[in-house]
Amino acid sequence: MIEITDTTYFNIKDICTCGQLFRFKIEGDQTTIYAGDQEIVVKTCVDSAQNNKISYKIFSKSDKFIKNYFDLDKNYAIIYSKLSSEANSLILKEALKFGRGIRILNQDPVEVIISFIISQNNNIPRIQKSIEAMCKAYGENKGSYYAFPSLKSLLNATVEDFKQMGLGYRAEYMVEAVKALNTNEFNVETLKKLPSPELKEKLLTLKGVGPKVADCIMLFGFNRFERFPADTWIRHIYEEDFGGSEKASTTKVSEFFENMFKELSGYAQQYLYYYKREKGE
DNA sequence: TCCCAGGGTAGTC
DNA sequence: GACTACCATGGG
Repeated sequence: MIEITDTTYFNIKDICTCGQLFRFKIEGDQTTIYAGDQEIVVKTCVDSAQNNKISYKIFSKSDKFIKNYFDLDKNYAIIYSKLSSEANSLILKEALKFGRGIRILNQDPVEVIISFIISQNNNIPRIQKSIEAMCKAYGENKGSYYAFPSLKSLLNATVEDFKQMGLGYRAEYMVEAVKALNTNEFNVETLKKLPSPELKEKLLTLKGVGPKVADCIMLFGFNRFERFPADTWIRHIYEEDFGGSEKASTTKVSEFFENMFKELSGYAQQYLYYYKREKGE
């Protein structure tokens, strides 16, 4: 068990709902996250004797796993203050205030790839439903939950199987992608060592992975924080808050923000995305 | 009924 | 490179 007493840059709702993660449930003061074949339980504690100070108790297979998953050794005070001092737009200032508790998780790369192939032109509740159906059908039964399916087990699924899980036209992409991911070409340890441009090029060869999904995979699965995924919400920000053109390509929108935020692009993207989607402004 | 969602593919020019 | 039709499906 790990206890988080300084919650300046740790808020479990922010972490779960900022768009990086699909397998979680928030039930009152207890949040459960499923990551790979693990279950992580986060209990929110409120100390009424100390001005309702909030702390968290986190339970999972090991403290080491928890530490790595939540990236607890990363100093968010530095990231946050750098972005704050560089914030030349009103929306970024508001977004930083709104999503202060966001942390980018260390997720399993393959789980991120599979999940974000489903995410294209889709809404989050439906994405979650499809992923849960896949886990139930092809993931190991762990008693109270199902593990995320292994790449080998997913080889058993047909286009029709995936369609039944609500993947729609993405079912065909998934069958192709799973096949490719099972080859040596996509050995994860090798991918981790690739420079970002090469990694992106490789990811783009997967069926159903375009520039936006590739950037999400790189940011959430491979710690490439210089990436700024441009989805529809980021497009809204680009057009409404930065005067960008609606005709700009996804790559162009990403590059616009990546030039602005450099090695902190991924963090900035999360604050902005979360704020825009939650506030709808 | 139309519009939208953490968009991408394939075809055309 | 840019533009376009098309792709399932549930929610507002």
